[in-house]
Amino acid sequence: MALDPVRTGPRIGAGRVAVLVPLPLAGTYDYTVPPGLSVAHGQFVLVPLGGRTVAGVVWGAAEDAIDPSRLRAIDSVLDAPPMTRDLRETIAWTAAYTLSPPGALLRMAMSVPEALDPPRPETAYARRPEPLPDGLRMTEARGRLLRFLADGEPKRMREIGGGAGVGPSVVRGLVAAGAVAPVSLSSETPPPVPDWRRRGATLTTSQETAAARLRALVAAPGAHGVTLLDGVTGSGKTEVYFEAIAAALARGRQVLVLLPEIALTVDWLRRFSDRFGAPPALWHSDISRPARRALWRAVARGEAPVVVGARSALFLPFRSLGLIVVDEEHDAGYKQEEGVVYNARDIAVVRARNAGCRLLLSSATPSLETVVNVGRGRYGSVRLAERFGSAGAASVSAVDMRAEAQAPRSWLSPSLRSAARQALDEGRQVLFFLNRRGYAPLTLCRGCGHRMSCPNCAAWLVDHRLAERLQCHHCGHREARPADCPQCGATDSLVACGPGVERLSEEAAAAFPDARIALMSSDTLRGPQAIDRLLAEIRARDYDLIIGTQLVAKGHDFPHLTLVGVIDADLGLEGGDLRAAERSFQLLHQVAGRAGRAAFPGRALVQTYDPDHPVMRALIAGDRDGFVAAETRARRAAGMPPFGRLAAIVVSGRRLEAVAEAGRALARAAPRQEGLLVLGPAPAPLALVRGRHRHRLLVKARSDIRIQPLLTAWLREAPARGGVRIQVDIDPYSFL
DNA sequence: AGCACGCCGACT
DNA sequence: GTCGGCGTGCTC
Repeated sequence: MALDPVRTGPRIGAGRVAVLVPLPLAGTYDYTVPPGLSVAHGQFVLVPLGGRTVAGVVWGAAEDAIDPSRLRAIDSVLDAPPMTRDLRETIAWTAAYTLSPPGALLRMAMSVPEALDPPRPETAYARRPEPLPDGLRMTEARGRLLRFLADGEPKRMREIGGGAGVGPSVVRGLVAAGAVAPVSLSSETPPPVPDWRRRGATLTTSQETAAARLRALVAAPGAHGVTLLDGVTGSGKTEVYFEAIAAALARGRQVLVLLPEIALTVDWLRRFSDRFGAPPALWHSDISRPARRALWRAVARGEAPVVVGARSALFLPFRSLGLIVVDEEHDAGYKQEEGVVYNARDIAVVRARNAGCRLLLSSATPSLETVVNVGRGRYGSVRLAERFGSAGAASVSAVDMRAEAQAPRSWLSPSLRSAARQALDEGRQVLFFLNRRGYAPLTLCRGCGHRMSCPNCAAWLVDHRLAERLQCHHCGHREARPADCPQCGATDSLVACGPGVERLSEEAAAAFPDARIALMSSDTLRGPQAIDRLLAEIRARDYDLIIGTQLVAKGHDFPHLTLVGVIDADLGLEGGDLRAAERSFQLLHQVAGRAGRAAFPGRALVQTYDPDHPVMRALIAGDRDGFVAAETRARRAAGMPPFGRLAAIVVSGRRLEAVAEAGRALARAAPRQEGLLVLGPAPAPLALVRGRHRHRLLVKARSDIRIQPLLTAWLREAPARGGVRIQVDIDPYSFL
């Protein structure tokens, strides 16, 4: 693979340098460069810190602010490719933007500490050339081992255990006897190389047009900038951006693909392997430590051509990025809410700019921010209008729940029931979508009105009948469902209120006793393989009726599905969240898009108590662009993002009074200036999480005001004390 | 993130 | 009389 030289800047052979260590410190620390050592910016070094030695990165010129007598010397330079300038700049930018300590970002980029250890050669064993030594005692086990090694390829002890069924003692015996030789094997086996020359799937004319444009964008030397790949559900966006990936690979560059939810990737990986003849490297929190180490190092050497990952893959040490793809760019899963609060989609823009490569944002329902950036000419756009395989868009209609006769504890309207009956009778599949896990969101005592709620959070416990537990969805607290009311002691008085998917499947089983029902929720499907298996069974028509949470919304193909019923379309609109309407539209539009692929027209019935709501009207009219335009006007009029800036400040702690006082102190010290508004403090909508009380302030600013310096100065004025923590969320997504 | 320092309850 | 709880503060 062609490599650009790593830009490290001049070597520094004496004096002092600033080193960033992967700890949440306010900035870099200065160290002296000892005689005989020379370092360059970006190099990984070991430095003394307190009583220990930590690995850090030479970040730049020394700050000179500290007394020379306190300086300590760099220990050594580590044998790893230096961190490229583009990643260092991305870390610095992100730290400044999110008001996080840069070391906290570096920690994400150094998430595999052992990757900096010297490579440990692995021992493998190979058969010595014939003939076998004289007087070798043959046994059953020795025979198996020799046959297993017959191809001459050295095998690791682990492979031998699995493949030949013999233990290490047999191997040792044959080594001692001279029939087998130990071989030192480099553990730096590069990941497989996808073959961009292979022919891809046959593309439709409009796909080919789009692919040609993307290829040209990626192939142009030094090309950078952002392009939206905007295609309706089922238009084959993935196959189109595969061609952009091929173009980047053809230039010898690395490619990063971000997916919002790595649990849903099995089908994606299969399609990638079909196109390129080899799987991509996969990066997410569940891969084993040795695999992480190997991949981190391969990425740093420039030997992992394509990496697919969750948002944390954005901070991998790519040597020569040629393309970043953010699939489902509107997805809220890109927003990291804990630790460093950032949106991977936005940071991808920065990384691509710093790396000088193209960024592709792909979505059937692009975020408002992205649409506005396209409208302003900041982003390019490639549109795929047609659905693949001549399937038309599903027709959406509202079921006005105010007019439907509704039995108690029933969530299927007569209209939806009869439509489902008809589809099932025609041998089609039906999907009921309800974005609520478990059996019921609330358990209530009929006697005294007591509500079963979490001891650590201001939230109801969700009844999970399959797990036979009440669960808190915010802290993971679980308890048995009590027989009697814990407050008044009444027997048999606890009742489930409201539906979850488990309860809906009960009603569906009673209404359609002949239908085979599949339940799809993160509680019933553990892991990508389980999801993939169930999807295959659904495609094979082992099920007639699918009941699912938002797990079903994302990108899966259900070829025999013709009817989608949205059980509670109003659910996502509760709570006054800035993006509630946008997110509801995106989710419901994606769900409705599951219906009617292949040759059959699809239909979606949307149960709502508010059929005149703009979201419902746009869904029914199939008017995505009109909805986005109206939403854009509303945001502009209100000065809300992307036409204004927003930051949330959450004050939290165990003692309510300390939290409230810290919030008031912040408000008193709030900056006062034209175009800037500070709201609060007020208890956060989720006022208690994991035993911590939470108060919130909201900062709203005109878009021409840089709020980070203001916030920094402000928070310095009112530091947190007494077990109170202050967390800043720039561009908040969740309003909880 | 570690690790030390520092001030108040149950043990040898 | 000490061991130890984890709150606060520092690390070039």
